[in-house]
This record gives sequence, C-alpha cells and structure tokens, in this order.
Amino acid sequence: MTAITTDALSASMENYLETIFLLVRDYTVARSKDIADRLKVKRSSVTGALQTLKERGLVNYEPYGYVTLTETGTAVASKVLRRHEALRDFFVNVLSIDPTEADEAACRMEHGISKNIVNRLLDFAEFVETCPRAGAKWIHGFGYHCQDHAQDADACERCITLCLRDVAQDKTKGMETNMAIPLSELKPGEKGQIEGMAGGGAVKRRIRDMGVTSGSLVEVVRVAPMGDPLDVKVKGYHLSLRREEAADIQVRKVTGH
Amino acid sequence: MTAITTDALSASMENYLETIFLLVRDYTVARSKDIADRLKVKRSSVTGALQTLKERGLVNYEPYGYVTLTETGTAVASKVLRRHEALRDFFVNVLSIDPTEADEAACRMEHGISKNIVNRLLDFAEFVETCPRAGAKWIHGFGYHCQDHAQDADACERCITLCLRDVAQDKTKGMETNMAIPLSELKPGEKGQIEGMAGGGAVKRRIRDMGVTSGSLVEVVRVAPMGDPLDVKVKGYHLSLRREEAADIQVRKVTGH
DNA sequence: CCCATAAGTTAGACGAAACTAACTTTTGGA
DNA sequence: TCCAAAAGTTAGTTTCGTCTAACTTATGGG
Repeated sequence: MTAITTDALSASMENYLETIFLLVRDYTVARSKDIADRLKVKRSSVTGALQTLKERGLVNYEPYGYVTLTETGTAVASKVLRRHEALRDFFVNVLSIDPTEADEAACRMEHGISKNIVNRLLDFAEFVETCPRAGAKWIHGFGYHCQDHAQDADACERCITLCLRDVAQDKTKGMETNMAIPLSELKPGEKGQIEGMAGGGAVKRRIRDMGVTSGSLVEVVRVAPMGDPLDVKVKGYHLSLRREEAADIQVRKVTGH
Repeated sequence: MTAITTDALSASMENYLETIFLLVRDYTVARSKDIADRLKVKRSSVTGALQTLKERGLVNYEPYGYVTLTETGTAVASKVLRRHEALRDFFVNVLSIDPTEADEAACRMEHGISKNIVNRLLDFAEFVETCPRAGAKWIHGFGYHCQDHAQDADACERCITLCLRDVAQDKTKGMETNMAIPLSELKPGEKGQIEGMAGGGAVKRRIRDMGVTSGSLVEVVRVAPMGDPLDVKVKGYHLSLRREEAADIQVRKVTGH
C-alpha cells in the first residue's frame, strides 16, 4: 500500500506542485489557504490534492500542518518551473508579449511541452541574444516590427532605421569597454555571456553537467540581502552560487532589452 | 432546451472538432471509426462527443450517419487548426524540431495558447525569414548551432563559417534573378513575399482583412489536380484561391530551408 | 439476397478534479 | 485564558471524459 505510482502527473497536480514550490521558496512553508488563493480553487480541493501528492511521495504533509516538498517533489516542481519559465521568458523577451499574458499562457502550455522543445526554446532565445552574425540588437527589430500596428511597407523601413541606430549607439558607447568581468559583479536582471571559469571543483562540474560552456548566457536573478548567495539562471536551470564561486566565473555583459 | 452554451470548449472537444475538420477536408465526410482511430479513443467515446458537439451546434450529426461541421463548427475548428499549425511550424521551421515530435507537442499546447501569442509567433517566424537585416539565411545559423551537439566554442565559429558560405552561395547564384512573379507560379511548399496585388475586388479585400500587406509571406500549401484552386497560407490562415486570382498577386520567391 | 462482420450506439461504471455545506482544529487579540 | 474567526478537513455531489460490455444497424462478398 501507499504504492507510489510512477504514472505521469496530471496538469492539475503539476500546478499544485509548482505553486507549493514557489510558496516554499518565498515563505519556507506553504499554507493550504495560499495554495488555494493562487490556484483559484477552494480550500477543500487543496486538501484533496495534498492527499494525492502525499500518496505519491511528493509532499510532506500532515493534516493541519504546513506543507513542504520532498526531495522528489522538489525535483519534479523544478522541472515544471523550468518549462514554465522557458515559455514565459521566450514570450516576453523574444515575442515581446505582455508579462501577465505571457505568464498565464505559459501556465496553460507548460504541461504539454516536451523536454526537447524546452531546450531548443532556451537555446534559441540565447542564440537570438548572442549570435555574432545578427547581434544582440537584432531582436529589437522584431520589437519595432510589433509596435508598428500599421503593417505597411513603411514599417519595415522604420525597423531597419531603428536597428541601425541601435548598432550605431553601441559603437559610440564603445563596445570595446565591454571587458570580461566576474559574474559576481552583475546586478539582478543583468545577463552575461560566459567567457571562462577559473578555479575548478564541484561548482564547475555542476555547471558543466548542465551543458553550460563558454558562450552560454547566465542571468543573475536575485542576490540575497548580504550579497550572498546569488540566484542565477543558466539554460533555464536555477542555481544558487556563493559570491566566492561566482567570482571565479568570467562573463561579458550582454545588454538585453 | 438544446440551449447552445457559449462556454469555452474543452481541450477534448477542440480536438474532436479539429480531427473532424481534417477528415472532412480529405474525405468530405468524417466517420466515427476514423475519428476514434485518430484520437486513440474508443468508438463509444466518439458517439458521446458527437452528441455534445451537436448540442452545441457545431456538427451535423444523426445517429448512424456521416459527420460534417456546421458553419460555426468550421469556424471554430479553423481557429484551433491555426493555433496548431502556428506552433508546429514554429517548432519545425524555427526550432528545427523533428516534425512528429513538433506535431504531438503542438496538439497538447494548442489549447492553452492565446490569440495574441499565436499572431506573434506567426509574425516572428515570418520576420526571421524575411528581415532585411539578418536575412533569410540567418536562421540557418541556429540550425547549425543545434546540429553541433558539442556546444563548445568551436560550434559558434563553425556556425559563422556556414552562414557566410550560405550568403556567398546566394550571391553566386545571383540574387538579382529573383524577380517578382505571380503567386500562381509557385509550386506546393514554396513561399513568396508579397510584392503587390494587381486588380482588386473581393479577394484583395479578403486578404487585406487578414492583415496581409506587401511584405507578408505566402506559402502555397497545395494545388488541386487541375491546377485550380490553390490552397495558400498567409499569417496562418488557410485560403483557397482560384488560379486566376493568384495570378494577380505578385510575389518574390523566398528560399526556405 | 442473406448473413457475417464492421461500424455505431446505449447503458452503466469509474476516476479525476472540482464544488458546497457542515464539521473540526488552530490561533491570536481582548 | 478564552473564544470567535480563520484555516483546514470531511462527506457527499457534480461534471467531464473516458472505458467495457452488450446491443443494434449497415454493408458487401459469396
């Protein structure tokens, strides 16, 4: 009994897991009420879901107690979140979709996307921002393209003009001042392209294992109050680095949108 | 009674509609058995679904009879199919995903995507193929990028080399021979960028209403046995044109992948 | 033209996921 | 410290979409 089924989770259960993950991240424990509010369901539905998730060995839960995720639960939730963020970020950064709309659509689509496609989506967004042929500013062309609701011949003309202006600005600002700096120097929201990793050991291996190499894009998501640790995102994976570790990673700042 | 509810359709019902649409397109009528086979459900489930869809006024259906779509049903199914194709084509053409996998994922994701995002996705795919700054061949860079499983520094180098070779080839072939030709000259699978529309009248207006202007990409999907009519796709919409009408639309061929 | 088989239907059951209504437990402010 | 409100649970219901099993209808080859 309490046979932990190995069947795929339903979309609904994935959403519960994801919500709990986010609540635990922010408040260390999740309360039934908050899960219900976020998912716009009744409290009794949450109780039911928690029982199912407990049977599956994904949450730590006792009646009337707080909720946390088991190790397996955390692993599953992270995967769901990665899919969610890959979609949302693509919609926002590449397709210039309004963040709220992007997030809602990502939430509905995240359950049907495959691993392969997630990885390609992430790679593509990265490629768009860093490909040396088109350059990071190229994607701005699409932004301008979208802003022009009148999709006439002029729009395209204007797109080119604005693209060229962006490139010119980069030149004026002096692109050559864009030296490699330690990852620890980046502020939250900033992105950098990995130039190299000094030192070695566990962190370097952990990063390597995710398919991250020189040229990959890293984003500093947030920095804890004391400036340590840093929450960074590479290839869609969230990663917590000590400032000291981050200092060993050389990056070249990429100016996003 | 038989109150035609206005509630949104469930993902499941959308799939039934889409399947019926495709069967009707290919065989003029849909049979229960074929619907069941395509959706991998039992025949009895199809009967149930047909009853629901009939109540909603979306299908023409009598017990033991063939199934067709009502006008409303056709309209809804077309929208679903447009979402499906927008996703699938993006996965295949832009992300270089295997067609089968792309199709399956599109089928699962098509129910959660919003109108806005579909349009952006279509615009983006078009932008990638036609933006004068990066050029149609730019996307090849990503293809090469993906082929290189070893994601090392060399991969990027090779991507540039291959991109440049493509561009050089275009030059050699003589890009200037790419004159504007009538849309009716394109073969199935070929794409062209609209240069202008001669004549006027209903077709021109119908096309205009879809947000299609000079510069938009048209794809000839298939041509009926007698060469008339042509099934073309613009902005994700399928459109049936008489050869005569297509002859009035001038396009510049775009060499895809 | 007849009947075996394929196609379609009906009835009934089931599981998932939500709900309402009534309950129990927890908690924090007077 | 006590008790009212908030949070959580339980029981029972509903809806949806599937299934199986048993049936009815349609159809085409001998």
